[in-house]
Amino acid sequence: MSQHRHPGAPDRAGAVPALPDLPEATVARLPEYLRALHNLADAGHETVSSEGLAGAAGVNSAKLRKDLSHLGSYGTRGVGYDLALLIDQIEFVLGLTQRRAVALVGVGNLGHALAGYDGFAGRGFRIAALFDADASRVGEMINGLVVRHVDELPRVAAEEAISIGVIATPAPAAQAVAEQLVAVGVTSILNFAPCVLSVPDGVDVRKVDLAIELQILSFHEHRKASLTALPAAGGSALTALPGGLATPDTQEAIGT
Amino acid sequence: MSQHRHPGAPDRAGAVPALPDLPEATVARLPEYLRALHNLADAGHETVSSEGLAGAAGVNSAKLRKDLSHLGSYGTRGVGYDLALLIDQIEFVLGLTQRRAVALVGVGNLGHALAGYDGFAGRGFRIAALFDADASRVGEMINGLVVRHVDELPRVAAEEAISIGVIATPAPAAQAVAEQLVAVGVTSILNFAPCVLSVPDGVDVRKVDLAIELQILSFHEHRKASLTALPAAGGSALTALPGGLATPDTQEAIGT
DNA sequence: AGGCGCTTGTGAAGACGTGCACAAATCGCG
DNA sequence: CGCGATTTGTGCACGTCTTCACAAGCGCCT
Repeated sequence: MSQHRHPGAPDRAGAVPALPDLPEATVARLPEYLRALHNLADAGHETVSSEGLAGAAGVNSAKLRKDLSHLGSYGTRGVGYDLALLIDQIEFVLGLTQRRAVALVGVGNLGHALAGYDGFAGRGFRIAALFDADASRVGEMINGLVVRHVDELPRVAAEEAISIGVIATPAPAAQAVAEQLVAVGVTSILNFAPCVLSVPDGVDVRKVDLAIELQILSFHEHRKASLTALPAAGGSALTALPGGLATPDTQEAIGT
Repeated sequence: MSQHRHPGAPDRAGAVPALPDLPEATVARLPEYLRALHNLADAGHETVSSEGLAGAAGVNSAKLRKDLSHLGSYGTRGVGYDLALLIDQIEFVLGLTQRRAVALVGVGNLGHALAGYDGFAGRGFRIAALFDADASRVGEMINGLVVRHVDELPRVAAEEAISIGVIATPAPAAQAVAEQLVAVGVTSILNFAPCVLSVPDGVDVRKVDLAIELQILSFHEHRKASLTALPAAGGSALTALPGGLATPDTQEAIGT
């Protein structure tokens, strides 16, 4: 991996192979902080307070401070956090000091869009190879990359040092693809297929299912509707929204 | 086939049985259970045990039972859960007894793929309208739907009884679109733009950010790499492939 | 130099989610 | 008709996450 020293960073670059195992909830928020930090830096700021950054990232400021404290980050009391330093810190912890190579399997409807999405480059990733099992799609060019047959995965994976696999196939094909990815040494998989993947220990799988997201929203819609539709018939006055029960706090709504 | 009673299944048209406010974590899992149930039903099963369903959904069986108990579901001890009944129950709780109309704003790279994805229909949703701010895209037909200009949102939203809004615009446009959606009465938003949305209380926002998912995986990659570089004794993680497939423990097989 | 206002970092408490282990309930069978 | 096998539903203990509240630290102003 890269040996980049962080310019203004305190000398912790010398002996830090052992990353502190951050709470999973914290890890999930770090990317959001990172994006907010980049926005602020682009806007010309040099420092941020926890309050300001929390606002930009849509979280509580106490939570943000605790998250940052977990990775031993230095802010200055009375002043705030140094943007450049904090960006370096988070990018290092997230392993973004190297640009990771991503293999995308399944160039159908969604896969096509992912392959064409150019937002990955600025966030630390490079789509290095495209695969599909459908021979009629092999050879097609998308965004400067040629679609290869999935059988070529072993060879290409070795050449490109694939770090992360993305599965965008139909559900029935996903498990087999996952096994092929694992077989060539991939230990992190992002799965867009609506199914559960079985993988060996040590392999991380994250799942994104669009229909599930909609169904969760549907639940809240249903619940909101059933609340407002409650008639006062029975005489029991349950109807009053108790204490601004309004936001079930799915993702942070607006500033608390 | 069998004449099992369906207690409570049919007669819920008028009397809303006071939706219990389920734990958010449970709500997030119900759609996964639902999908697993449909798979099992298609495979010809009539009943499932909590163990079987948990396996198909990739969760712990105790967790599954507790989740189902929260929505007052009836299983039969010694037998299991009746598939048809449980499907009805979950679909009702999730508000899927009506097909919800979804408005998609932003027909770019990703939006195009979402509009063309036909997996929504089978999961309780209908993409009812497409919008874009770019005049050059207005009028285009996608999957039988015409792309309208976003200014038409008020009129179309009223006609189609839009229930959920999906934002697939570039980040700078997302906040404005969210406000337009809220203005026409949408209270549930699925946001694919990489930014934080500010919305009034009572509006639910869920966010899907592909780069964030990759960055979370990158962290784990980074951590795994730094671990293998250590003389740590706990080598059980990567080395062994114990008889093929291991535990399909939800998502992260590692951080447990 | 000293004091004052501002901000971080963190201990402690509470809320929430998870998993174990077992009693209660049901079916099938002899 | 009762018994054992099986499976649900749940009380309880434990770990994780969140939030509050405040002492410690820092810079600025007088």
